[in-house]
Amino acid sequence: MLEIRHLKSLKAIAETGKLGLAAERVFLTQSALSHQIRALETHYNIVLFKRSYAGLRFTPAGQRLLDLANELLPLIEQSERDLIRLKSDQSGELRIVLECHTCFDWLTPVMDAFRRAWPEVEVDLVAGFHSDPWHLLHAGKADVVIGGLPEKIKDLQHLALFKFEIMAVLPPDHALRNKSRLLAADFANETLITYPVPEARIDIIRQVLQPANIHFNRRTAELTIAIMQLVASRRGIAALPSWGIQNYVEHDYVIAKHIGTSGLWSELYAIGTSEMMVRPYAKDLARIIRDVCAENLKGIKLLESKQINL
Amino acid sequence: MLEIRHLKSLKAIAETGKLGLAAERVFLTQSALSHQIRALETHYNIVLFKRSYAGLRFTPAGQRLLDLANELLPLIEQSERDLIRLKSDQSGELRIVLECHTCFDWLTPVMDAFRRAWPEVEVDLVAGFHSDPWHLLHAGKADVVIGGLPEKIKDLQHLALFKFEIMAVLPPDHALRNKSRLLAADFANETLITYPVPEARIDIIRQVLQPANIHFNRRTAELTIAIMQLVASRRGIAALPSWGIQNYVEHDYVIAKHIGTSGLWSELYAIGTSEMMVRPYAKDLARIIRDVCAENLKGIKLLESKQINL
DNA sequence: TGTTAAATTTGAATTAAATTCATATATGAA
DNA sequence: TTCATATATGAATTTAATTCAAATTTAACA
Repeated sequence: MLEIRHLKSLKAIAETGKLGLAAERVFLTQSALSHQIRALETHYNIVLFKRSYAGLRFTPAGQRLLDLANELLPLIEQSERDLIRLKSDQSGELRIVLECHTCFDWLTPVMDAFRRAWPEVEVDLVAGFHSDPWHLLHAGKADVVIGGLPEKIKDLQHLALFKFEIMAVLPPDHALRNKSRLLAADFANETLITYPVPEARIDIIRQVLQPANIHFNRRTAELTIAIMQLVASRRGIAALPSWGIQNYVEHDYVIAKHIGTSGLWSELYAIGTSEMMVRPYAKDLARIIRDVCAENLKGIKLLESKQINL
Repeated sequence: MLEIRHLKSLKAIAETGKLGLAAERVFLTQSALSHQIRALETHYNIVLFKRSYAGLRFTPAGQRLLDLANELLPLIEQSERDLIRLKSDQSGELRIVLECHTCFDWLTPVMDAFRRAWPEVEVDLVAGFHSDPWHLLHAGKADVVIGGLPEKIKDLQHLALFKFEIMAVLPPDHALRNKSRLLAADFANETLITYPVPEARIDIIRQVLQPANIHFNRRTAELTIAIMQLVASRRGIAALPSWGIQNYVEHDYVIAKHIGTSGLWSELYAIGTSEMMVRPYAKDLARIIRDVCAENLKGIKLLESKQINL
């Protein structure tokens, strides 16, 4: 009766707190997940969640099954990796380049998990700034780029990771503080504080401001914390991933606003040459990134990818 | 893709060595199991078993998944018990009586497993010989009888355990050594060596010899080893569970024969008052017996019981 | 070297289970 | 009260698992 799929659902519910979001994460409808959980509750004749407007809260019984999920799922994944190893030698190397600045936030736990899963693979982070990271793949200087899809993906393959919302960050007393969302025009003549990368690589500029032909000033800073300080001291506004600014918003250091009518979302992929991306450990890097980020980053949405078959 | 049901199937295959027997054990057809395993192999693109006339042998990949099963299934069962505990206090006592002599062979590992699973339940074995063990239930002297179903099961409930074959045991040079199976007439004027219990409680007498009106002599011994010694030294023949005589047969100390045209099978149940048998820990005793015996006793067949819902 | 018995495999038909769709219901905030 | 945001429900549908009825495969044995 209890199946692994139930455990995965419980984990998704724990991560998102909401049935609807959890359903997205396991690629089911909200209704399907509701039926699934209900079936479990009926089978064991016990309530697993306290339902409320604000979402689901685990009861002790629900928590017990969640604990089981957290215990079992990693063991299962490790077994699946071992099956791959039994098929053939899986040693190799994996040089990762990050296209996105903020990705450094979660890369450390990802690399830790990866090293534990694939001790025989030599994994490295390619250091330094690169204006065209995808080019490093063809040049043989890197194996995987974590970032958006490049224009021309000749000879490259990608695995979908997740998407996240980029939100505008303002000082708490900014004139726009009462709007629920900022439109392109709201940025006119503002100072936009960004990482020091080309305009083409900054989503809000490429997708919002440039199409609307908005004039704005620009100022750069290397570190997220520096950008936040500049915003808080009213030197300008920024646009950053929702999960990177959470702490600052919670402490009323800055406020965050959606951008555009439906929000500005950015998608992340693991990109590499075809030869690299068929390797089980490269596919597993994508799976690990998805898992680690799903667990740690609030508000992200996993991109559909059928499933990553090692 | 991989589900707990697959792990249970793998465990059953490991225990029985044959797809057909494993299928019985998980209450599926042999075909269904074949499809199930094939689906796993296709999914992971790896061979899990070496098939042969003699049954299935695990490949390293199959073994890896079997290891996973052996790691996960106990954790799952423990979680299910914990769910019960969360519903209500489950302390109590459980006094077990054995109707069958040979059951002592496997009772120790069962009681160990039970104590681990239900530390708050006081479990005891009711000592001494009882000509009518079921009577102890109504008399309040015992909580569960492990044995066959009594004639009148007034106010009693039972949970099915398993059935096993009772085989005739002969000295290796016995005149009947070349028959593949013994019929009732073959016992005429032989000496039957049994445990010291009433004739009505001895299956071969009640079900085979008495109906055929065969005359035989009888001699008793307390211990299985004593019975085997008597058989080996040509003092008579015995009828014992197939799993209890394995060692002796393997060492050519005695030989074993099927009894009757389709074998003589005996069924075992856990029997108790209705109030007792609804308790989760009583139901779980039955589950534990089934599990432990399935794992350790060759040639038994689990009785259908839908499933034991704690 | 057939023959047979005891296995597993296969593919189509069937059955059962999971999922979706469309809608209802519940909850707390405004 | 109404609205926005959740979860629940039941019927229809889709998908997956299982059975049924052969077809193979394999090794032992005559």
